[in-house]
Amino acid sequence: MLRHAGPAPTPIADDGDEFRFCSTCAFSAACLDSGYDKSQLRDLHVLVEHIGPFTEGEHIFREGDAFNAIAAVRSGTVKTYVVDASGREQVQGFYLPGEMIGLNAISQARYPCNAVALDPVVLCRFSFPSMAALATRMPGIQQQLFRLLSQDIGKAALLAGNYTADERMAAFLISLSRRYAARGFSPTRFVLTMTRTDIANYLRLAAESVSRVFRRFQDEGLLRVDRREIEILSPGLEELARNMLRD
Amino acid sequence: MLRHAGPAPTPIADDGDEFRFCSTCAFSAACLDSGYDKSQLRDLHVLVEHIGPFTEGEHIFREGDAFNAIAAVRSGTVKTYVVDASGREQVQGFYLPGEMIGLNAISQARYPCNAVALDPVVLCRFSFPSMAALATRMPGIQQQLFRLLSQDIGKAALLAGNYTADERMAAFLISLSRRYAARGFSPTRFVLTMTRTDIANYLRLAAESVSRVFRRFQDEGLLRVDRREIEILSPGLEELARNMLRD
DNA sequence: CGCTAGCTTGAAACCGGTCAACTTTTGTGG
DNA sequence: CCACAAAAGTTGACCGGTTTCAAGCTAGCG
Repeated sequence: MLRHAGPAPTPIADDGDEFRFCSTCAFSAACLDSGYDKSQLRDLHVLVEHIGPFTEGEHIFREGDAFNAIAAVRSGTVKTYVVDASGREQVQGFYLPGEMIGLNAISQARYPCNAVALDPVVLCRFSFPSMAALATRMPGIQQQLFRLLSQDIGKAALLAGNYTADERMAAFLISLSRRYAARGFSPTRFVLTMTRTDIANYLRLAAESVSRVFRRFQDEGLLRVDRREIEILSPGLEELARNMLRD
Repeated sequence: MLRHAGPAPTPIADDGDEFRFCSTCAFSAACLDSGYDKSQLRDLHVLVEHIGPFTEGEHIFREGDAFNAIAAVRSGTVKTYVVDASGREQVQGFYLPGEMIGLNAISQARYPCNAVALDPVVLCRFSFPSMAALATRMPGIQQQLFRLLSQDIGKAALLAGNYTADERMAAFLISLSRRYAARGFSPTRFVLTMTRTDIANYLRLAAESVSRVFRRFQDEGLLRVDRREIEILSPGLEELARNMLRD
């Protein structure tokens, strides 16, 4: 249930005249753009809580925990997963800074999966009941929530599709590239924060297959892989990913 | 964009004292249960529109159409799908009476997939902008929308998992069984409204594999299959499905 | 160091896909 | 209502992409 971890929540800066939201908070833009007055911004502000850092391997919530909050990743990477009846881990997603976790918990009021930090993670926690209440007064927030939820349906559906190992791997890398780029990082060079096994469980492959696909991509000049470091070398990779990402 | 089809929309009965919602409309319960006054119910009422019937094979919306409404299936079955770059159909879901289509279109304001009737289909259409506006005044509706959206994330994630052909088929049948049961139909006997090919494209199998799995299930005494008619014979099927559905 | 988790590589097995032929059902027009 | 055509479904033989199993490698860390 979005346990507190590490130091006590950092108080959010409030210099009296200006509200400052963390730059990675997905709601910031929506709120600041919508021309709300200061008291409404304050309402939003007070229900945001910065929590963490969580250390690598530390769980943010576990399957079955009571749902009370969604959270935006502020820094680090979060992996969500379930463990199926035969003990195999199914990775449901990786969440980078700016992305929202916990949205799939609303319907059951329990988190339906586990969330774990892959590296030091700081979150913006939003009490969901408060957020929902506020959303009735600030339509922009409601809209933004609807959008985020709807988006996640689409993301999950992508992964459900029927694609080859190469296509899924390409789509995975291109997706990371775009998401990093959107945050101002290089779209061609980045570091994987997850293990090969994590990637495999996400892409429905064996870890060995992940290894082999990396090697093949490298041999074909699409990619440079050095341990966890990735460099995308050729637009051929986007071409491969296109089938899945549809553009 | 949720085209009108067939006869003009049936006017919704309004006998002056009592508002009657279609029994399959997913919002009915939420609204009627929440103790709103009559004028609010009227507000909800006027933005619901019964459309159809759509005939078998007729499209309800197409990928790229401007999004303006979500809809609850009132009768019939709707299939949603996309066509990937290599021309193969990827079935994203089957929607039975009481289930909601179009939720994944909110984020982009365009339908990201096609929706087609598999048999005669009647829908309850909800103008989404109106619904969202109303949701700010009726928190129960907002809640219900959040729940529906969140639920769909989970459903999509299920299908993305790594399971065998047998597990996916079993989960598919058990899911249908439960959904029919929830609507008051027999959980053990029902008729498939989709072709083997549709099932295959949904479960990421070849149509031939669907045939073979049906035969094997039948030989193992789990199932009776006659053409499109299904009879679930053994709890062994649920057992198989458990891995995926997490019961 | 030397242990361990993560990763790579090769060989063999297998699940499900593809191809091809055929049967059954459905739909249509004479 | 029958005849025929087209669509849907089934079955068998073969193929191939991935997995599995086994062995060894590498880097990080006590």
